[in-house]
Amino acid sequence: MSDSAPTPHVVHVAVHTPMHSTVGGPLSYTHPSPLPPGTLVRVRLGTRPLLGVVWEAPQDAEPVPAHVQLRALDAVLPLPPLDASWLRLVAFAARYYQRSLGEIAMAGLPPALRSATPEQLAKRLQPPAPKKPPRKSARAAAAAEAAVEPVTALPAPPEAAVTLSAEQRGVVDQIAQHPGPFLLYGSTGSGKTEVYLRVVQRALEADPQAQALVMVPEINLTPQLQERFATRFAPLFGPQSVVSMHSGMTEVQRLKSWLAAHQGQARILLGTRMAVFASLPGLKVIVVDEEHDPSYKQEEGARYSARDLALWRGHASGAQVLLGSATPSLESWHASDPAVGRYLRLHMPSRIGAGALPRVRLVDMRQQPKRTVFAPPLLEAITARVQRGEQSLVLLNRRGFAPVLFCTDCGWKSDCPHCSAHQVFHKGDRSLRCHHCGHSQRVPPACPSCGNPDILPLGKGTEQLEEELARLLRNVQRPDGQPARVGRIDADTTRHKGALEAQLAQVHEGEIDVLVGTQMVAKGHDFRRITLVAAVQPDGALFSSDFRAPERLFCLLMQAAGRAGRDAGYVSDQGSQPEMWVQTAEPQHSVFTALRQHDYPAFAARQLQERHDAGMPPFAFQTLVRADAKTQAAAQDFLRAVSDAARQGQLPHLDDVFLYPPIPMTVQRVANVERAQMLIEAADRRALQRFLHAWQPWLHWVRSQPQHKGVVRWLMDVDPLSL
DNA sequence: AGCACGCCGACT
DNA sequence: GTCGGCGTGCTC
Repeated sequence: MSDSAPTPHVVHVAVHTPMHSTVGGPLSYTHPSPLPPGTLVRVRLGTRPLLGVVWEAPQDAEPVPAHVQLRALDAVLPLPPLDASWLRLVAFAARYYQRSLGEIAMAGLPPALRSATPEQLAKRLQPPAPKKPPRKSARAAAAAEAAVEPVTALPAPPEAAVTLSAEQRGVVDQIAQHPGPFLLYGSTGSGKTEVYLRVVQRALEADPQAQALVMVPEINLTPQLQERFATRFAPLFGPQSVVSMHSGMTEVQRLKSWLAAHQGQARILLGTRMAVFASLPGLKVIVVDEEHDPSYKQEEGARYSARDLALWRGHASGAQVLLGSATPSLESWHASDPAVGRYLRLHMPSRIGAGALPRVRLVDMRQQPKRTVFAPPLLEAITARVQRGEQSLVLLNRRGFAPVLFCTDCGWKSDCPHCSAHQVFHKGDRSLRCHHCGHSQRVPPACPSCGNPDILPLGKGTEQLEEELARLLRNVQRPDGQPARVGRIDADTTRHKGALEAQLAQVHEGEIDVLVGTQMVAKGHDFRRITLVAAVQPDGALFSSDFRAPERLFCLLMQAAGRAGRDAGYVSDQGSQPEMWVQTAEPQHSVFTALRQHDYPAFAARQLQERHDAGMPPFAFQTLVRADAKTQAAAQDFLRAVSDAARQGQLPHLDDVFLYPPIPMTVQRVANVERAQMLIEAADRRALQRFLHAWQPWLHWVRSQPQHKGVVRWLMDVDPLSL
């Protein structure tokens, strides 16, 4: 500070710095006047400009080192400050997931705020409301809608077009009478969305300031939902009342949605997991659709669970939380067990207008010749459907043509030079691609090791399945005399913007008879004319070391089964029964026996019993500590050193947690970095949290020791979804 | 995490 | 002769 102005105020600012750095906490800046917590500001850190959020002075903060000269804030953004409940949410999430405040805060703010100038922001804001603070005034908010472009102009829906079934009405009534949280357990096609709409509508009509947050797991699911919510609510609450938020939107669109929510103009926010951190001052209802979906867990950067945070946020801000699923996570199923009673379980068993659940047919692959891809009865069933003009869906969770190329002479395999993983063979562009680091090269004409020109694909991916099916069905004709058409949808065919929509439209128009796809197809859309779904190689999940693999497989198969025969009218016209086919060498496995009965509760009960007996989640709580280093030894040495530090440092709750020894990660090396991890487990969540909190400084300390120079970074994954 | 500063190999 | 590789160290 060069001038002799009165002593400026010190403000604490959360900026995007990582926990493991020496600047992990809020940083101190000066400003001529005090600023309330939640104020958005721009600061400089070193040479670069950053967006920051003013925070209260942290109680346990180490004082700023004496040699640091405080700098002044660059700018204060002309926006209402984030409210106390948002600040509490961010503080909780940062503490719980062991991340810096700024990292979590930035996950909830639109990136465009970083670069928008005050003038640009002012333009995007509502016209100045001279009399009252804008957020207090519904009139001003309404007037401001003119400043935002309309999303879609929609005709009013026919009044009372939708009547609730008795089942739906019962559920809606229960939600009206209880505080929640709720687990809405309803099979595919039971009309859960209509329940969401009613619950949201009731809350918004009861209070003109009320807002609702509706979350879906995947970007591709938001347009459908946006359409449905906008059609219903634009006539009731205005054309700008429904906005979306997900990573597929442009920065400007996201900024618009965020501002509309922050200022209370948007009444309903639809979005993916990032939306859980949106600023919603009037939040009264949170819906988490498909709550079991692993996409709610962010798996890099700030590793938070949007579903779990939704529950915390609802509790902390007095908003009702409604989780919905046809195959709930075992965590939620357990929490809604009447004997546990943390959530209220609501059941909707009927499939409204969706026809019967498909018949499940298991093919025992032990009875088939080795290397059989399509068992003859399955192929016959698909053929018959093509000939009747019906569609089939074939699921395989492996992209590419083959997971690896292999030399029959010397045993060479197409390993990635930077990772401990195979490069996948993509026949379409004749490339070998590493799905971990992205390294890509052309397929060599002969074995790079011995020169043998016979290098063979090993195993099958979606690309090969598509090719083989086309060959197997080449003489099969549709009712119109055209040859059978086979198509494929996976991450490779949908890389370009709009490609997924275009391909889905093709399927809907009946241009494709047999669709091959990864699980992205099993989620997404309704396919009205699909009467057969087949999982051709699901067994991998049964032998996985990941204890959640059977749960995920069951969900996927149930979801896929729900795709078959949703259009009851279509199915009955043709007189063909929808079927779900599963090819497996373990037909007696409980995953499949439960699937056959469409019996989620039986499957869940059995899994929960196993988890209970083995002391696994939801009966235990876990955290992974991961270290990345130049060598595997350095990564493991670091993890051993921090374990020793925990034991010698007499950390609180040391006796309540179990520290497993470090092990290499399944994919040990990615992009030339070696990775190791260590599992921490405890029967009590609070004990684990307190332990981790006390441990954190020790990880910093060990990392700073010269013998651990080789460690590139360490991180924690609280409540990991895969081990 | 960025980003600068700093000290050693193949290009206009 | 410079462009640029990424190793160390600092940022309120």
